[in-house]
Amino acid sequence: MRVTINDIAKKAKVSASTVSRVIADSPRISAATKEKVLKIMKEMNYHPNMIARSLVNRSTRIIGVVLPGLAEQSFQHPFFPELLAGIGSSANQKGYKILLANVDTVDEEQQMVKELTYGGITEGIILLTSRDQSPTVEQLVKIGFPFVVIGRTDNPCVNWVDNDNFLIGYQLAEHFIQQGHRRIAFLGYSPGYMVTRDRMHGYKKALEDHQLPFDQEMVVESQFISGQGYDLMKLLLARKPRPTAVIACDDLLAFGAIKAIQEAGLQVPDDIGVAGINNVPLADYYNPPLTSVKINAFSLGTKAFEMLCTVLNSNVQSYNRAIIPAELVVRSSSRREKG
Amino acid sequence: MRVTINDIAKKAKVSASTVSRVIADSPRISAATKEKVLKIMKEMNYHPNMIARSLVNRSTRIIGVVLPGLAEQSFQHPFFPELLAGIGSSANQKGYKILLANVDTVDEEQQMVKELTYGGITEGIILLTSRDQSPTVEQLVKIGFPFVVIGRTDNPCVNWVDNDNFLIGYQLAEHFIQQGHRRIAFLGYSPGYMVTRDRMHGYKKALEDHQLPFDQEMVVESQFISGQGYDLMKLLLARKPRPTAVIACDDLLAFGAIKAIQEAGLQVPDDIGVAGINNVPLADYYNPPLTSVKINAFSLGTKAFEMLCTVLNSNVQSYNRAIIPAELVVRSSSRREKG
DNA sequence: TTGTAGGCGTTATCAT
DNA sequence: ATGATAACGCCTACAA
Repeated sequence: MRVTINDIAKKAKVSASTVSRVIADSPRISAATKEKVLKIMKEMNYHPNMIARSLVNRSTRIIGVVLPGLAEQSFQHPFFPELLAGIGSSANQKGYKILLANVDTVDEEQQMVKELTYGGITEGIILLTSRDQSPTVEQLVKIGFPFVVIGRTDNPCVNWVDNDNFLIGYQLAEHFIQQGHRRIAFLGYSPGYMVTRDRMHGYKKALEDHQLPFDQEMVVESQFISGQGYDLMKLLLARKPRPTAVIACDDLLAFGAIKAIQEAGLQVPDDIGVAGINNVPLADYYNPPLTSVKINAFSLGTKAFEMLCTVLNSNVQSYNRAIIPAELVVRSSSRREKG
Repeated sequence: MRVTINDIAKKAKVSASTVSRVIADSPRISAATKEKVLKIMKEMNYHPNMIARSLVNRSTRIIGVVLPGLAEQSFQHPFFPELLAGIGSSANQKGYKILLANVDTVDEEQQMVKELTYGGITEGIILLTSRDQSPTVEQLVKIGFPFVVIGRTDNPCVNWVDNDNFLIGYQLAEHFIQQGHRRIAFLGYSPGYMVTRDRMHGYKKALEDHQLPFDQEMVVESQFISGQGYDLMKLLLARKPRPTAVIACDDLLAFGAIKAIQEAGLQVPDDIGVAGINNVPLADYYNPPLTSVKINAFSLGTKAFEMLCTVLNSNVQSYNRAIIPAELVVRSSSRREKG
């Protein structure tokens, strides 16, 4: 049986409340007894029971992190661990623990969130999502549970942190335009996902701003899967005229695309320039090195946690947004020797 | 204020214990009251408080998962999320939740484990580690806290699940030997880590079994970082005679190595064959596609959780091991047209 | 079948 | 400065 506060009290010949005060390092206690109690606590290897403490304090110092699973997106993406590290690191600092829930389906997600919100073990939730319609978000909003979204949704009544995906798309397109490209494809548009749509819109706007025609044929849909980049690039190569540059919504897609291009006997970037997004570690070592956009997943996580803290400690209702700056990293895959 | 069991009891004009019995679906209760209470619970949107329940039950149904952070290894590795998904999936099924702790240093790890074990909020721990000496493991063993290690350590008194890394190294070496290679390098040996050492020993044994000389010059140390693969391969290329095949301890290293080889004007696999380990998604789409070893991280996670469950539900002390089979995936990077 | 009482381990309030 | 007492929300003998 675990040693409790009462065991300590008995041994020290004081009351439980005194021991409690020692634990809380209350000033309303004599140095002598404090020392005595501390000594006994050490002797008996006493540690407070967090559960009991939580019960009376109504505070668990635990937040839930809900991630879409392997099924939903490529959970294998390096993006996720970095995010988790960011959340964890700042949570650690503030003495919070993280309850991780990877869910595979929307149903599972809703069920999980129900448990997390009603169970009383979780004080707030960080939800990773980028879908337009998220029943989970609606539910959270409805019951007024503290949460912040990493990514974005339709619902305006949420706190979220995200990159400026519109800008990311815009900058990539502009990057290619400035190199003289006039026919730029967009690979990985995924209707139903804000991320990809925002990026696509940014790309489109850049074309407009530079008086370039927007061609629906140059936009192809897919998920964040490398294999799809390969297959879909083949489709793009069949278009006439074919694109001279490709923006892929993810580096893995870009890698696949490059492979397809090279297999077709074409050169990157000379025949077709390629850029990805997310700046995975390998981007730098691919052949050719891949132009990409660093999204700073760690910061996204950190900021999300901070925002959640703000929500938890404030009683005024407000909707907060934070944009984590992304950074274009130009490498050989998009650099023409001479326009 | 949250609605409690007493609120329900009052509304239903029964005692709290009756409500409790309804929650527990006890047979010792009349169908009539049961229905009545259930209805009121729904009306008032009642959900049991897990914290209170945990306090009396002495069971939180929460397990801790401790991961080395960004600093320690490449936490960006796709390996980790898959592992987490495996743990989470099986934990979900059994109604367990996961407390995730990513720690950056050994000190942090010890501190975290102390909190998890003494705080009473966590019933068991899954620890990811592969170091020879882990003070954390020693601590866990000493206090007899239920835990299982994914990976391996010196300490024999632990439950662990892992791949057979010796075999992995052996098979890769043998694969190259069978293709006629006689000078095979091993890239990514990392003293202090069981994983890499076991793999290296397997590789060495394969050489012996086939009467090939073991040359210390052919073994180079490093971490799981792509950049190192590039740099270290350059070193290997300078050796005389240079290797005709390279086993890299990780796919990222292998990618870096391939880049270095190609930059040197040599061909993979014709001049130098390359193989990695871990079978990251990109392996299939690299140029050339990379021979690798599928380690089944998901299964590692699943099995680890199952083992922890066994430990939790058994009072006989025992040390359990589980080997998750790995699978050699041969692709072009190691396949010679004709030996 | 249902209710009463006591306890899980801690903190907070009020005395002393 | 310290102690007694009552919560926190739930479960479980034991009684009725």
